[in-house]
Amino acid sequence: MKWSELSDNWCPVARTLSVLGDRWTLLILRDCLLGLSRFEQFAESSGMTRHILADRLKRLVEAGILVREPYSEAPKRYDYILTDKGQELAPALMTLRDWGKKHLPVRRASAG
Amino acid sequence: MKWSELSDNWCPVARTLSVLGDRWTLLILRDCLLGLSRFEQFAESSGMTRHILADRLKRLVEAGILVREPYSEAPKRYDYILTDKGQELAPALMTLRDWGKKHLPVRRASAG
DNA sequence: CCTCATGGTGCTGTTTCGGAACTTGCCCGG
DNA sequence: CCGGGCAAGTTCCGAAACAGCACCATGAGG
Repeated sequence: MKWSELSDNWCPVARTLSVLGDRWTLLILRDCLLGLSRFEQFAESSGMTRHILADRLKRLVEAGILVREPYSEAPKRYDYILTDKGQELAPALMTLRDWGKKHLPVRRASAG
Repeated sequence: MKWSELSDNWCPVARTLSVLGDRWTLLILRDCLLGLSRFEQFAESSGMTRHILADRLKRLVEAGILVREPYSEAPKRYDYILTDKGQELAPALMTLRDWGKKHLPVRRASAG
């Protein structure tokens, strides 16, 4: 089964994953919730390639989770802002964060 | 940045995604929470290829989210059972489910 | 021996991803 | 006008992941 086919799945979890079920999309949303809004900010914060970032931002806008708001006319620059729909993913992110804090402690070679 | 490098990230969300941040892993966990426990059940329910399923099950066992419990000695068959750590992902799945139910209605050509 | 059921591997071609360089549009300094 | 720099993508190439299908392994039943 293709990933995109999940969007018609009977299961709401599967449909949700069809939108944000890849490594990077939720990281972008995390950054949005932390107040970031620009391409370079996302790129630096998440460490993902610009290629993927551009694609994911486009998908998130198409999905109605982000909107592009121009902050510069001349060179056409945009902020990526969460919609209400996107804001409502905050509880999901927090749940994942809490699970990670509890069950996935940072394992660093120099720590411990 | 590689996906696997996320496991050392300072952000608990990123670390969580390093474990279950792909299209299929959360679907397997959904099925586990629905009571499924066997290879063929997962394969049929999620529609993923057996190849990927085998890989994801292995990773989930290594991550301590599932355990393999033999239910047949002779042909060596296993149930895949959620650990406590895995059970605690239930709230996360429910949060994603609720968001999907609210924001991603089933769009079917024949429904309406 | 054959067949069936379960659970997993190998092979092969297609997508997607990762990394870095390139392009576009504008501002600034000279 | 020309070069340099910033922001936001876009293009190119090789590597990794994925989908589809057939195949292998094990044991039960006949």
